[in-house]
Amino acid sequence: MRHNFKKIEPKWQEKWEQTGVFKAVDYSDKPKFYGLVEFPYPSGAGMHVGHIKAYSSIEVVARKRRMEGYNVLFPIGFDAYGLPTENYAIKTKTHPRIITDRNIEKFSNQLKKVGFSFDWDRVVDTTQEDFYRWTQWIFLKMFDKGLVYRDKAWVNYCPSCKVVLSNEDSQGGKCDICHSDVVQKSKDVWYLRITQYADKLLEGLEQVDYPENIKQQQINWIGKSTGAFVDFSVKGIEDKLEIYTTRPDTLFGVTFMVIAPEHPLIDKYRDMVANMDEIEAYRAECNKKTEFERTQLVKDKTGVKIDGLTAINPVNGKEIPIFIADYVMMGYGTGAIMAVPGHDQRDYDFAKTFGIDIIEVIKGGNIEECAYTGDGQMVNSEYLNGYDNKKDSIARMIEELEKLGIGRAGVQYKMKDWAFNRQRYWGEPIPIVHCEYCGDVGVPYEELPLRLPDMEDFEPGQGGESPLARIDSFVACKCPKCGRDAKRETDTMPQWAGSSWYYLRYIDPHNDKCLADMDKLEYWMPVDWYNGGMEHVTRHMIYSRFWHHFLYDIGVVNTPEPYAKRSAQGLILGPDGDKMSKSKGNVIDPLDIVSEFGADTLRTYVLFMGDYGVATPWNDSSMKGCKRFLERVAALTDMLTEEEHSKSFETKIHMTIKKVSGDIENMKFNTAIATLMALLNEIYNVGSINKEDLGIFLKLMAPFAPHLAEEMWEAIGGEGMISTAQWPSYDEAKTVEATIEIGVQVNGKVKATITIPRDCDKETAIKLALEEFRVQKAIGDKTIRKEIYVPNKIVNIVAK
RNA sequence: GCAGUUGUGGCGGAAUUGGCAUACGCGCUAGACUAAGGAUCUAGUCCGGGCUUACUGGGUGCGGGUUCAAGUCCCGCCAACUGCACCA
Repeated sequence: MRHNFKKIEPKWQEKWEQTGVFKAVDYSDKPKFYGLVEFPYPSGAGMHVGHIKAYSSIEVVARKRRMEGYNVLFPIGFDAYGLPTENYAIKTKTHPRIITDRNIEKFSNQLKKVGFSFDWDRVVDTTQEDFYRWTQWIFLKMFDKGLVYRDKAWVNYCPSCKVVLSNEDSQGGKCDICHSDVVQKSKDVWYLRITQYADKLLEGLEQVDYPENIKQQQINWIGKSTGAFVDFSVKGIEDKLEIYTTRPDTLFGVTFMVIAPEHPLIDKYRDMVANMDEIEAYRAECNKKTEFERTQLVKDKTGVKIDGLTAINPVNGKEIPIFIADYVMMGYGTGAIMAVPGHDQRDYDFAKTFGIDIIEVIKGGNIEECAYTGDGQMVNSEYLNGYDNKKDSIARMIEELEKLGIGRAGVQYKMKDWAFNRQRYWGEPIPIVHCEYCGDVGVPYEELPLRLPDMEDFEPGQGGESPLARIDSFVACKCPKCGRDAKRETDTMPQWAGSSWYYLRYIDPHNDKCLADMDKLEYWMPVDWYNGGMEHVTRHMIYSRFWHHFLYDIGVVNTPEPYAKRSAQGLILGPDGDKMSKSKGNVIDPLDIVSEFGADTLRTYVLFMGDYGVATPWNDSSMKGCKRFLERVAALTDMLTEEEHSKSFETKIHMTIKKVSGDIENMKFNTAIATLMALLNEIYNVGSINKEDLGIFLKLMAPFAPHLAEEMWEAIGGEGMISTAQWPSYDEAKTVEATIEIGVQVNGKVKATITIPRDCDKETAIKLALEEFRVQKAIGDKTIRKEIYVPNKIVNIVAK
């Protein structure tokens, strides 16, 4: 047979669709497997090779599971709300609904051409009413439970996209979508209290099977620290200046305080401040700096001493100056710090610049030169003297602070509450009504979905308000509580909303009573294996874990954690080794590969190209090598024999089954394919193969190259489709040859190889080793001191 | 700076977890078949020396160590990648 992919690929794709072999069955008696991939954003550019790689892993596992007798749920959908579509819609003056539908159709066709075994009956689209109805429902539930609040706040604002961004979406001070500089702007912001779930999100990590680096990233993102809040009094005023510190043990070393430039204390007592002009000038300078510049100036500490306000160190009564400096952020802790220059490098740099006292309170370093951040015994600290610093002093100090009523133990998180509203058209309307008398009132559940109104002109408003604000008929409404005239909220939800729970909807995609039926959830959840990109580890995954924990708490899902296991693929780089990008012109279009070399070639290559988790450059020649492999496989139908296989070939078959099966489970797809290639080479060496063995080979290959496997399976008269055939099993005893080759070392250097019966005794092995000419030569007239034999591994002769 | 990961042929990468380093693929070299080869097949390919099929030296980023035996374990460097970052 020739590898006629142009004929066989459409043929089998059609058969799979007609027979519905990939449809998941609710409540089947078989064991279940829920494999999930991150659903795509249906951009106009169509699919990227990165999508192929991201989906191929679970695709292979799902196909293997079906052959192993599992009832498999392997769904796909579209995360279709979002800015790129909206911006494109504005640019082309086409409604985003039209663009979205067009893109989804394009994506669906492309996905089908690659032969992914998705269950197409369960497709979800986050922009459809019957989906976003439940996104709004979850929001309202959170609102009811007090997890939603509105606040005026300085927010990250992208002047180009004209939207408020979450911290996650503005990392490094750049807009995640258009990469322009983010500015701070005062806005009405809807927040979700994700911080209330910080501890649950941390604890949940102990129950799931995520790679260590992913867990670590999430832990860092949540950024929990334990320490203490301490009140410093300020001379002449009532208000206390509250600080947060992780090092209450160093309180006696505090020689000054620093507060954030925008700290409210300054304005409240501006009459007492002698150098307000200087402070205002410094503030103006800070505002000009971009986030990037602020992080660049790590060494040269800048700041201004506040003339007229003096703080008092609560543990020893010493008067200490207060500064403002931009290295203290309003957004973390209390926006004020106690500075311990002896034991914190930033404080040290600052103290040196401004000539402030530096006191040693922990022995072990030389504070003449730099801050000592290590551990040691406490000194100059009255009742703490002699204690070990962290271990004992922290507890002792907190005890003291609590006794005096000037401090308390506390925790802080780097993670902030989730800014949840966008002033954009293409998103889920936030189902809230503003009533003059009742305040913010949730839209009644029975009125959901709150439909996104149709609109001709969906450009963002100039003042940064939502386009929906221009539709009077949408804004005007009655208060659901008191019935008086009220106004609707006009902001929409961020793109992360729909993706925070989409995996639940696959389980029951058409349910109009609830987001998913509990019995079905009980059957399918949790997701057994979720694959996606590293870039979603700290945002999408944390958001969706948060939502899931919430849904668990209100009793609508049956597991606290949504994803039992997570893995991540590495990028496919351009042939030049750089990240693929249109501007560099190094983008590979997967559909070009499908039409020129076939989907099976593409699928096999993206998994063969390297370690699945590591970024690997695309290589055309290497890809053609996979094509050659499939052609050589196709030719096997011309090498059929009636003869029984040899003993040694039988070993190779069993070895291959074991290796391929294990490698797929461990995501070592490259070596799984390499093993199949090696077995193919062996078949060519033998020159023929019988039907039964070829069947095994095809089954092992089927998850990678399913079209060719089906075609050949049919050609050799295999029963049914290979997609539903039984995965081959192996006999452990038959995976090893009766005789094996092992190396013989003399003083640790390999000198020869010998063939020994498997599991033979030491005596025999040593005897055979010593018969070798090269071994004898290497020993020469030296005396043998030791003979080491590790069964089936190695012989080492130690001679002196 | 902190956290995590990784350094192996000309290239992508293997190595059953301490036991024959370089599997598999690409590329390259030679040959075969061809009108032709950017197709296919055969052989070779870690580097060096050598009487080029029973020979020999070196070799997994660098320097030490443990061990009969180290790509793998330990200590100290160097480099790269990813994420976070004046986080108090």
